[in-house]
Amino acid sequence: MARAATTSDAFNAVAEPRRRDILNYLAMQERSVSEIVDAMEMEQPSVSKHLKVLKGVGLVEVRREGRQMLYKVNAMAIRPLHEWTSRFERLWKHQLLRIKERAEASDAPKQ
Amino acid sequence: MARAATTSDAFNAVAEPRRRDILNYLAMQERSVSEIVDAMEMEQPSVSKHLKVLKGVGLVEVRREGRQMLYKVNAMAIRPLHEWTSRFERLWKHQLLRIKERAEASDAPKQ
DNA sequence: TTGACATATTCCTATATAGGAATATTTTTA
DNA sequence: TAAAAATATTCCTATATAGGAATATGTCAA
Repeated sequence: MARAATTSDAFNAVAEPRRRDILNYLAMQERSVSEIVDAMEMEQPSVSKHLKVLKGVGLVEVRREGRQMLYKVNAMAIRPLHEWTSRFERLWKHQLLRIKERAEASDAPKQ
Repeated sequence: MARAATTSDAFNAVAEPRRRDILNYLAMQERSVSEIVDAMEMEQPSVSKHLKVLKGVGLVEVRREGRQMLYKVNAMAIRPLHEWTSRFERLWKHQLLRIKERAEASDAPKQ
């Protein structure tokens, strides 16, 4: 079996760095395809293909305005990702605390 | 060009659902491979291969104990994912607020 | 040393890309 | 109606899986 499709869920869709770049850019505001093309410095067909994947998993929404297609982020679709990572927050905070404790112990060694 | 390697970063590594399952399981405590095999109901070679990918991106750490290999989560490696998703938190909260407002408006329509 | 136990690796294959190039589609304007 | 502008789609190809099957490696116990 091959890898799961990029369109199977948000996790697979955002695995591609260029798609995260696009989402980051769209986080600021709604944008047309050509604005994305200019900002990302990617080929237009490539942008369109990435947008199709993002749309396939609901990460972006589109509306037409004249001959332009305006894309915007659907942040709700990122929530499952955020929530999954949050399950580990307690763990890394604990880890950070231990690192800090060790640092303090070596900064002020017992006299 | 093909898709980026699963070992290229944490984003690609956790795109695979079985690997998220394994991380979820390891979040509770350190486990041996056979414990993971039993809990996940996967073939042992499959588990070993997934663990190799997770280790490759630093999402898990291993130590040997006799003939067992004990794996545990390295939560710090999940942080970048959490932080990336957090960039969109403001957006979905805003979205939720608007949904709530609309619901209230239709619950109590103007008389 | 031999066998059992635990884990890792190799080989095989169907599948799904991502990018480049070329082209199609849709909409507006002259 | 034709040309231009904006975007989407198709075709092509190298590449990297994920799982199944078989096997290799490493470690302990008798």
